[in-house]
Amino acid sequence: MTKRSDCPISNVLDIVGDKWSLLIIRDLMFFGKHSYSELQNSEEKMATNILSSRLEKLETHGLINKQPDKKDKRKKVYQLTASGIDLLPILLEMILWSAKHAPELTIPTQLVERAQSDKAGLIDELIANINQ
Amino acid sequence: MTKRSDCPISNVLDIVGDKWSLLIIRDLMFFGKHSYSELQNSEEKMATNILSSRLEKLETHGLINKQPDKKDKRKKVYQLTASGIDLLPILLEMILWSAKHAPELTIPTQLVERAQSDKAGLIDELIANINQ
DNA sequence: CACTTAACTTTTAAAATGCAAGTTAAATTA
DNA sequence: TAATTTAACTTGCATTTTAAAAGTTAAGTG
Repeated sequence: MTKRSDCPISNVLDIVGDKWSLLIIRDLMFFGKHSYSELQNSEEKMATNILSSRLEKLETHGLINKQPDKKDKRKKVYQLTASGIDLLPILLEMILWSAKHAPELTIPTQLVERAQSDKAGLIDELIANINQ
Repeated sequence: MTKRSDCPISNVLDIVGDKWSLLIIRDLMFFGKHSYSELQNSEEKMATNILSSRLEKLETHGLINKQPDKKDKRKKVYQLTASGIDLLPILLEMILWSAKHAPELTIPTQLVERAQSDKAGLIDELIANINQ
């Protein structure tokens, strides 16, 4: 999507403002997924052409990078960059919103409590475990 | 959009995961807009049918409410509900992400500094000024 | 060597979006 | 008070995006 305005919110939405991009970021961030097939197998089952185009867009915007897998030459390794990792607070706030306003969802209590009592510490801890 | 999974992030994206919904929320939250025509005149210029369908969806999900304007019977007043207001931390984190990663944008320095040094205080203050 | 896996691309139909114009009720202006 | 303007939409249609399914190519496995 081409830039619509100079608004910082609009700017983020131009990059990840769709139904899928942040789910890819989520999988890379929280679930240790790093390959195309792992991403494709997430619960929401995105179509492979959408996955492909979103990965390309995320890479173009510098949120992820793609490298050949050293062990299996068929594979590519997708990783969050520093700016991709910096989306974590946005995702955390989404989790907190759902924890408060979608009580029918079962969200790990420990995560929510930690996010409420020590957000900065939680973020540091999560970041330390990404891309390993 | 129908529910894709029990993931709290996916849940938020099912409701506001598009290019426009959070801009409507932004305008109601930060710019004191309350009517259809005010929303339509924002910098990003969304089409009126999209605005209409998004307002309907946001109302359906309880993020905004719509009331007749008491002074001008042609008008409707759109307001954030409590759960709509609770999207503020997500928007703030988007602003902070752009402040860090889109330096070509001019984002009010005071807002960014306040968000970094006293996020909770800033949020309280902003909330106090919504829907007035 | 046959089969499977990984990462895509292609095709086609369905859905969403964007643009322009039209509608209705209420307010304003001449 | 008649004509015009404003507000909040809706409608129609062309374009774009998405979804679903099938196909492709290179590489790994039994």
